[in-house]
Amino acid sequence: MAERGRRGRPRSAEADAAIVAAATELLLRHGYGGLSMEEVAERAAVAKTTLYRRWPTKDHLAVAVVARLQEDDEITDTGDIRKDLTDYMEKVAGGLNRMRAAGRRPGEDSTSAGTVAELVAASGRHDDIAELRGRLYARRNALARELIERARRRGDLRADLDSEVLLDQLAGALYYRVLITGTPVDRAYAERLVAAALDGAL
Amino acid sequence: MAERGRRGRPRSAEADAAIVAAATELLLRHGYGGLSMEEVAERAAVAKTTLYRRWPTKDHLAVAVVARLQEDDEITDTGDIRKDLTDYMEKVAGGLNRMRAAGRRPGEDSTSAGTVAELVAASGRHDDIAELRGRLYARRNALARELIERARRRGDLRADLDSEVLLDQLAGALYYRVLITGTPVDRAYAERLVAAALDGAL
DNA sequence: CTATTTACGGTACGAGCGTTGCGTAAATGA
DNA sequence: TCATTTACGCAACGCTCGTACCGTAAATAG
Repeated sequence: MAERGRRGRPRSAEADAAIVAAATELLLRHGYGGLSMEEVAERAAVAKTTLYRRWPTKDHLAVAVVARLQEDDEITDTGDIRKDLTDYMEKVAGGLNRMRAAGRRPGEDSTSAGTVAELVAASGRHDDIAELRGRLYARRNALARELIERARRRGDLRADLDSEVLLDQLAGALYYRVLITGTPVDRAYAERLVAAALDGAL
Repeated sequence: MAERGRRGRPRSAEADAAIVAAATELLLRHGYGGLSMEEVAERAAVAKTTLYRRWPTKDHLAVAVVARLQEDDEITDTGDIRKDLTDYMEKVAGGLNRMRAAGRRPGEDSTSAGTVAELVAASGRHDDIAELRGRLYARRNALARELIERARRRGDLRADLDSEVLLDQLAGALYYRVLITGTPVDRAYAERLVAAALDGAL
C-alpha cells in the first residue's frame, strides 16, 4: 500500500509526531540551547539517524517546530486603516513575544530575544532556510501591501505613498525592539507605532 | 615593574594583539562559523587556555573583534534635520553592510545576514553581551535623540513627536531589511526611509 | 516467493567548544 | 634570596552536532 508509486519501507508517522512533540517540548521549556538532538531522539524513542533523515540539521528541526506553532494570521480589512494596521502589528508582535518567551525561567535572562535571534541566525547559516523564510515574509508582506493599497485607493493614504518603506518601518520597529533593544512590545506600542508612521514627524 | 599594585606575571600584550589579529582575519574571511578557537590559537601561536583566560566564550571574542572594527560614528548636526537623519541612517547602514559582507565568497549565500545575526544571537545567549550592546545602543540612541530634540525645539518637527518610536522606525527598518529580508541598504534607501518617517503616510 | 528499495536502530567517529589539571615562567613583596 | 601570585603551554576530557557504516525491518515489483 502506502503512497502510490513509492517503493521501499515508508517513513514512520509515529516517529514524526514523537520527534516534533519532543522537540517542541524542549524548545519551549529550555530554549534553543536546551534543544539537544540526542535528547530529542531519546525522548522520541528513536535513533538519532532517524532525526537526520528528516531534518538535515538542528536548525532545520527548530524551524519546523516554530513554523508549526505559528498559526498563519489573517489580515482583516475593516476600512479603518489605522485600526487594521494596528491589529496587524499586534499580531506580528504576538508571534514575536510567543517565541521570545521560549526557554526563559522567571527572572532570568529577561531582556534577550533568545529563540527569535537563533532562528534569524539559522537563516544566515542555511540558504534553504533563508529561502523558506523569505517566501513566508513575502506572502505576509503581499497581504499587508494589498491592505495599504486599498486604503490608498480609497484616498485614506497619500497618493505617492512608499508602501515598501512603510511596511519596513512598521515591522522593522517591532523586530528592532525585540531583537536589538530587548524590549517587549504590546498593543500600546503598536498604536504609537502606527500613529507615528501615519502622521509623520513634520 | 608592570602595573602598579598588580602582582604576578602580567598578561602578554603580544598575545592579545596576535589573537585579535588572527580572529579578525578568520571572521572577516570565513564568517562566524569559520572562526574556530583552535585555529585562532594556532595562528596566534598561543595555547587555547590563553584565549579563554581573556574571553570566556567564542561569542565574547567575536564581539570584541567586531567592536574594534566599528569606529564610533559621530552624529553631525547641520540644522537640516532631513539631511542629518539621512546621514545618520547611512552610517548605521554602513556598519551593517560591513558586517554583512563578512565571510561571504562571491555568488554564495548572497542574501543572508551572517555575522550580524550571529552577534544578535550571541546577545541572547549571554547576559553580559546583551548588556554591553544595550549600553552601546543607548549611547548612540541618546545622541540621535538630542539631534531630534534640537530640531523639534527649532520648530522643524512637530511638537508632540514620539522620538522613541521615530528612532525605532528608522533603525528598525534598516535592521529589518538586513536581518530579515536580506536586502542590502544604501543611501537611496536611507533617503526614502527618512522621507517616509518625516512626511507620514496620511 | 524473491529481489529491490527505502527506513530504522545502533555504534563509532571526527570536529568544535569549553573545562580541568599540572608543570613552568615571569612578575611582586618581604 | 625566597615565597607568593598570576600567566602560560600542554594534554586530556566531556559534551554536542553531524556523518559513516552496518545489519535488519517493512514496503513494492515481478
